[in-house]
Amino acid sequence: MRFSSQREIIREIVESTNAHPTADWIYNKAKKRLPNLSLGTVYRNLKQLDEEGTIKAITDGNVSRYDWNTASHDHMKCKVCGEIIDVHLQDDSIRKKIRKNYKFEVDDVKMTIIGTCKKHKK
Amino acid sequence: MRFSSQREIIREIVESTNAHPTADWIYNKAKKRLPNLSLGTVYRNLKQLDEEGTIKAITDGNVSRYDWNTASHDHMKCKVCGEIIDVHLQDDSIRKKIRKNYKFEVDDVKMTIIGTCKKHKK
DNA sequence: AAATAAATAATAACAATTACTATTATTATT
DNA sequence: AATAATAATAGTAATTGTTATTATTTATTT
Repeated sequence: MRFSSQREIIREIVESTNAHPTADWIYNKAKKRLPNLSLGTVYRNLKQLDEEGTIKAITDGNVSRYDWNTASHDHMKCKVCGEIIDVHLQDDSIRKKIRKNYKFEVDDVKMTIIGTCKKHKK
Repeated sequence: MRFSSQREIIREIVESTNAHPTADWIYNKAKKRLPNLSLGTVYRNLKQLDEEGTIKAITDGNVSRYDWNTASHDHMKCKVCGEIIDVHLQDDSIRKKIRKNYKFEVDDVKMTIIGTCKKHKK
């Protein structure tokens, strides 16, 4: 994969936020620096960055979001404001349980907690 | 919500399978019994059934699937064949951990294991 | 500096889902 | 049982998120 300034800027934007942005959000942010950037370019580069392991694509309901944090972690999503908060909840008891009870080879454990964040629970 | 035969048939179809079908799959199945059923009707009724708690909408990548099993459980998804297998992995240690460490009110814990099912791991 | 091929912008195509609207069917009322 | 009220439907159009296409541009190799 060869250098492209578009990809660099897209990566910088993903790495600049904890907000787990969507492709569209990243596109609008990047467009300020690259006025004739194309949304397709954003999608293509996000996919490439995900495939090479630089960022991680996550899925929120039915839209894709992108996370600079590629280390194993989980998410808590507030149903009021939509915010996605990073947490670490998994331990290896889950993988152990699967290994013990099922013939299933685990690649990844995705866990999302749905609820109300501290700003919105009364 | 008043009676509709379309909704009855849609519910029956969801309840007839463990395959976590998509709206489109349900639509094609239901169409054999209701030849001029509309896909919008399927979506509307699936949403209603989900809202009243009769079935549960789950999200698989970027498409919605529907599950008759509304009891708390998790899913293992095979990346080879796409099959989604019901499992029970959660215990209340996760909710306990959140209660202890974060000011976040939990409604639901969604967990999906990505990997290879027994039919496809060599 | 020229050649090669990967990446781009612009646009079209696509898939999943939701919205709109005139008509039909269910339930409540007479 | 007939009528009225209105929820649900079929058919269709619109919307949203994403991927594909293609002529042009740009990074890298020769």
